[in-house]
Formats: sequence, C-alpha cells, structure tokens
Amino acid sequence: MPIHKDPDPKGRAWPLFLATHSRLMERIEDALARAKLPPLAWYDVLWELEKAPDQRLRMHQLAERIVLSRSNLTRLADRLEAAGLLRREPCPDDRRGSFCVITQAGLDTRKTMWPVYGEQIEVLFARHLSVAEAEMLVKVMTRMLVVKQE
Amino acid sequence: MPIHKDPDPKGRAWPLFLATHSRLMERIEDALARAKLPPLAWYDVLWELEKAPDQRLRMHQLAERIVLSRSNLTRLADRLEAAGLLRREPCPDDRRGSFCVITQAGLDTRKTMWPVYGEQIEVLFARHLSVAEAEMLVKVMTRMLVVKQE
DNA sequence: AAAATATAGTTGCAATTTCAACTATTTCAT
DNA sequence: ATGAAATAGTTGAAATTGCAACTATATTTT
Repeated sequence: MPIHKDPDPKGRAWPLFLATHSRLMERIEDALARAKLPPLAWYDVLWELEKAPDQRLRMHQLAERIVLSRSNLTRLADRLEAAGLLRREPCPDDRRGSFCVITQAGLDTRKTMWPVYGEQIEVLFARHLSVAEAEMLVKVMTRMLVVKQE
Repeated sequence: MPIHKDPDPKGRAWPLFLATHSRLMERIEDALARAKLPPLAWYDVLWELEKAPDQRLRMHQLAERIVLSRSNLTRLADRLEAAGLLRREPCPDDRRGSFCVITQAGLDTRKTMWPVYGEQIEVLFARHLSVAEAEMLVKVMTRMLVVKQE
C-alpha cells in the first residue's frame, strides 16, 4: 500500500490548527451550556486561582495566565465576583492592586464543571493522541510559546 | 544524556493547545492592526471566496468553512460588503438564499493582507515545525475534526 | 395538493469584548 | 527629594458576538 506524501504539510497545518480550535471550543462551550454550567473562561479563572499559592492571584498575573486583556479580565472578574465565586482583596504591598481570591463556592463550581469539561477534552482531543504524539505536541507548542515579540 | 519523560503529556497538551492558540492569534491580530489591515476573520472570508468555484459561496457554505455561527456571519458579511470587498447576489435556484461574491477590491485586499499574515504564520508557527512534525499535526488534527457530535 | 417540517438567512436584544482614556500608585532618573 | 515615566486596574463608549425569534422559501409527508 503506497504512501502518498502530503506535498505541503506545513501549509496545511495552520488552517487545520485554526479549524480544530474553533470546532473544539464550540463543542466544549456547547457541552457546558447544555449542562447549565458557566462558560469555559470561568473554569480557567477558577482553576488558575485554585492552583495558585494561597488560592489568590493579582489581576495582572491572572490576565497573563489565561491570556486575556486587562480590561477584559476586570469585567470577567466582576462577573465571577457577582456570582460569588471569587472575591477581591486589597493588596497590602501595592495599594494600586488587588488580589482575586477563590471562594468555597468557586471551588465547588470548578469541581462541578470538571467532569463535563474533562469528558470533552477526552472525547474531542486526548482520545485522538498517542502518548508519543502528545509528547511531540507539547514539545512543538512549547517552542511556539517561547517566541519573543518582534 | 538522560531523557526525562513527561509523566502526563496528554494532560499537558490541552492547556498548551489553548494557550498557544490565544497567544498566536493575539500576535497575528496585532501585526495586522499595526499594518492598518483588517482583522483575520476578513482574510478567512476573502480567501474562502477567492478559492471557491466562481469565487462565490452561499452563506451557509461560508459559515461552515470558517466555523462561524450563521448570525455572526450575516453581520461579518455585512461589514465586508459595506467595505466593498464582497457583494451579495440572489441565488437563482433557491430564492431563500444568496451568494457572497468576492469583488476586485476584495481580491486586492486579500493579496495585501497575505504578506503580513503569512510572515506571522512563518515566524510564530511554521518555523517551529519540522516536516515530520507538520505531517503528524495534520494527521492528528484531521482525526479530531472528523469526530461527530454525540 | 395541503399541511407539516426543515432550511436559508436576517434581525432585535442582551451579553461580551475592545480601544482609548482615566485615576491612583509606584519606580526611576535626576 | 522631585518630577517624569511606568504599572495596576477600572471605566465609558463603540464594535462584535450569541441567542432566540422571525420571514421566506423548499422539501417531505400524508
């Protein structure tokens, strides 16, 4: 059985990368919505806070970890705070800034979201990867993330 | 030189995938904006139309190719049309529908955007892939895209 | 051939995102 | 120490997105 080599795998990889991302996100958001759960962005915030030392992060740390503009994060945090999933606390060292601290309700919500989210990751993504492929993906994407602007 | 295997490459791959996508999109949009060019979504639409037979597509075909909700696409097309980059034409076979047809200005704009966009793809993405890695990426992502809902 | 159902695309409205401007500190360079 | 520049975070206003409802036409069922 002859193998037909793709004449330009690099040229095809990028559009596929974009399409895959859109499609997977669409499905994940849909699964969360069907389960009456908050959107993925909320999960990201909650999870970063839960992992963080003292379960708290400054706004800018959070913004950089979840790759979100500052103003965007301010309002995302507003919504999470309004829902009681986090609270803001003044920062003693720097009176300009504040911490976001995850609340018990936030921990609970994150835990409730995980089975739904995790199942989608498995079905849509992980299932299609061998361990070797996953390792290669990690290597490749790590390289891409390291690139400095300009 | 000992190799330290990642204990859980699959678990790391997904968050990295999300982060890589955000970061790369951010950089690309930024590069386009700095060059006073339209956003990436416009490029996608123009390129799909340019490639299409007769340089035209029905709204639903376009929506499915660029992975965008219908209503979202209606308004994206409105903007492109307002900018003179495409025009709508009634569909003779189906009086509910219409075609989007790319205009000469649309072809020109797509061509102007490409060097900027293409350079970012190279610098941020393609440069970090060997041919073998690109081939693997294509294989893996193709699998993921084939998954049927439910 | 009528009624029921499905598909194409648009639109109102509310939610979210973006951009630029703004306040309040903090840090740096004289 | 003082003024200039940088950083933290928020906010108003405009642009974009998403959801649900809606119009119009096509297709299927009886």
